[in-house]
Amino acid sequence: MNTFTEENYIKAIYQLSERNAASISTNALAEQMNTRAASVTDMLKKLALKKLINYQPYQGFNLTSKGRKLALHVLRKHRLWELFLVDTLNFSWDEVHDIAEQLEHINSPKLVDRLDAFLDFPEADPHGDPIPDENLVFRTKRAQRLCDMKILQPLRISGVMDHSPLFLKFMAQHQLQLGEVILIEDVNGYDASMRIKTSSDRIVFISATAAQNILTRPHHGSK
Amino acid sequence: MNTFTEENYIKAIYQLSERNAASISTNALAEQMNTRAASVTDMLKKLALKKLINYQPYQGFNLTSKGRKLALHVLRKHRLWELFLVDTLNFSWDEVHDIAEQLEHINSPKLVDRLDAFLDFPEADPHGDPIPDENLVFRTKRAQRLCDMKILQPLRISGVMDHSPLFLKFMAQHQLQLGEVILIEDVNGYDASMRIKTSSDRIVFISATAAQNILTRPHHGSK
DNA sequence: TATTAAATTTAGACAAGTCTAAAATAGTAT
DNA sequence: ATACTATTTTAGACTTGTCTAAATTTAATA
Repeated sequence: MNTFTEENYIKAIYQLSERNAASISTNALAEQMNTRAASVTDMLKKLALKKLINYQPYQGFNLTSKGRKLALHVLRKHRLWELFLVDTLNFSWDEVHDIAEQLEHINSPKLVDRLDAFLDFPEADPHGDPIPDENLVFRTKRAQRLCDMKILQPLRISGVMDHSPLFLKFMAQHQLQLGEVILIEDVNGYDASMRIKTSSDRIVFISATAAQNILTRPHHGSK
Repeated sequence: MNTFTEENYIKAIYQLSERNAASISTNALAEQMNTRAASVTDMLKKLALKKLINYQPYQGFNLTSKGRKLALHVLRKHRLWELFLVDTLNFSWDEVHDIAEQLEHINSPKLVDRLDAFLDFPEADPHGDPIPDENLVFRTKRAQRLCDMKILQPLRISGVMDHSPLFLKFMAQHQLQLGEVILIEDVNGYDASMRIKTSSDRIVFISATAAQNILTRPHHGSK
């Protein structure tokens, strides 16, 4: 069994590797974990002993397949709990992270699977991040920023990057809700603002800044 | 903030005081916590420093009102989670204790209240143990042992004293479920075993030992 | 290539929670 | 009242995860 701290380190290593394809530095991990480089080194030795990472002093480190599995398992729990908090207990997007940070360490395979079933085997959490299935496989890819999508392609709004009340209010004002299907009709050459058409044929103009914070997935649904 | 260990000690002290009106011994607490008396003494000093217990070396100890509040808060969380696991995620009685033992330490007042509301402000957990409300007040009393009840009086099974998987399995095997209405038809003069009739007129024989561990309330319902 | 700067690791220390073994206290029996 | 026994506490040590300060390695620059 692993301690909470070990699980948090493994999760942080996984997330840093995802974000930054290159190898992770001890310092970067220290900053992520809100601790000092010396502490990180101590922990790296411990994780290496447990075969969760490959580690050679001064030569960097990365997750073993065992470590990757653990990271995905913790991620799965975190995102399932986030979805539970939002969907079932009516929390808002910006409140759930810290609570899920605790719940992700609850150790009960059966609980995770029951929660998964209760939520109807969801593919993504409320922020649009994909949830690994019981075999730790992603059945969907991370949503992409609206600003990176092609025009004239049906897209489903699946999350936001910015969770601030201000931005969420902006979304509500423009009636852009989670699950809404939209289409980029045109991108302005001058300021990269966008003309969007909603499924109800409403036209909305969105700044490039806003488009960077809206997460979408290609929509292959009916109509 | 308190560590998981501190919370577990406080909860154990509370439960031992409930069970055994007399003062608790260091040894009893050590056994309950699955540790040694010396470790208990160390922790007692720490808890006393935090004003969670009154403690004089060699003179015994008991909860302060602050400690009692903490115990009730943890108990509230434990029982709400147990009910959630049984009612919402379809766990059985005997599976939930260990999971709730972990979940009870999740720290988020808002989460507890939302869970409480989601479960519709329940007064008792799946074992019939009362759940303190948001002010840490019990709105219902613990039920009484079956062995202390009169014969030929309708009784509702509202809980158990023994939460061991073994006993809960025994209950399931005899189809004695929470909420079931029963009647003591006869008490055997020799070994105090009981002949019970269920609401569906099924007859079940129960040992005195079992009857001591089944909690009931008089039932004044229809029919 | 030699030197310097940055990153990383080691050494030694600390707090939490535990342990064993030994000492102190309380209670009981003679 | 004294000796014995059971209980409880203290003393000293170990582990985990952290820290600071010093040493080491790598990389970069002159």
